[in-house]
Amino acid sequence: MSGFAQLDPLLHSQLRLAVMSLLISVDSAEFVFIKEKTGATAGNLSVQLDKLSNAGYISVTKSFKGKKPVTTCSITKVGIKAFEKYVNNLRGYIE
Amino acid sequence: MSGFAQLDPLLHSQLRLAVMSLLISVDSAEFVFIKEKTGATAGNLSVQLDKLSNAGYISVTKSFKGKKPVTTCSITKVGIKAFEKYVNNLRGYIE
DNA sequence: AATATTTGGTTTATATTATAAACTAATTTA
DNA sequence: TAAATTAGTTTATAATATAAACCAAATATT
Repeated sequence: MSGFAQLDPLLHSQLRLAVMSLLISVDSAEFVFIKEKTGATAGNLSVQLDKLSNAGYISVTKSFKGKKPVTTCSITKVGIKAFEKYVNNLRGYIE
Repeated sequence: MSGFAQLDPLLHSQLRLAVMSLLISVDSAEFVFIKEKTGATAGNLSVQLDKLSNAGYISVTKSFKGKKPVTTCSITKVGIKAFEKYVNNLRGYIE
């Protein structure tokens, strides 16, 4: 019953957790916005978004705003579930 | 004001966090006990205890119980501070 | 009494991660 | 038209987590 639950390694990462935290409270967010909010470098963010996307935790769509490429992200249902579970498991560690 | 606080990388690790979580609620704990509670392998635990110890977050004393070696750990004041700060910073991500 | 096993670890090697640096391609701006 | 900016991706490197291999002493087995 007691003991420490396994923390989803995909979410137990500062940057990916920040991304998910941000996305869970908005409908969608653009790459540049996420970059600014999290303070991440573009390279790192690009890599971490890929991982979240590959896991099905977020969906990423590429389009154009005028002539500029825009990468838009939103959290998926699976992502929300995973985030909530992670948070619950984490509570076992910190309260 | 807003934005995501930096999470102490020493604490943002599943095993080290579990160790700290455990130690913060007891006076002291022995290696074997921590190993059982966290489900860690001895090797991994040994490494992570070293890191926490080197950071001054825990103190580690080696002695003998009868003829068997015993490694006893307890959290330090610095460790308590760091843990509390980590938890507060983390709240910015999960609530 | 020798040998095998268990206990309580540490050290070392490896796989995974996080991160930054370098790069690409198109677009403004000077 | 050259320089700088934007919006990213790819690649290289440093840091981490983890397990496997090892060690010494104690205890149990035959």
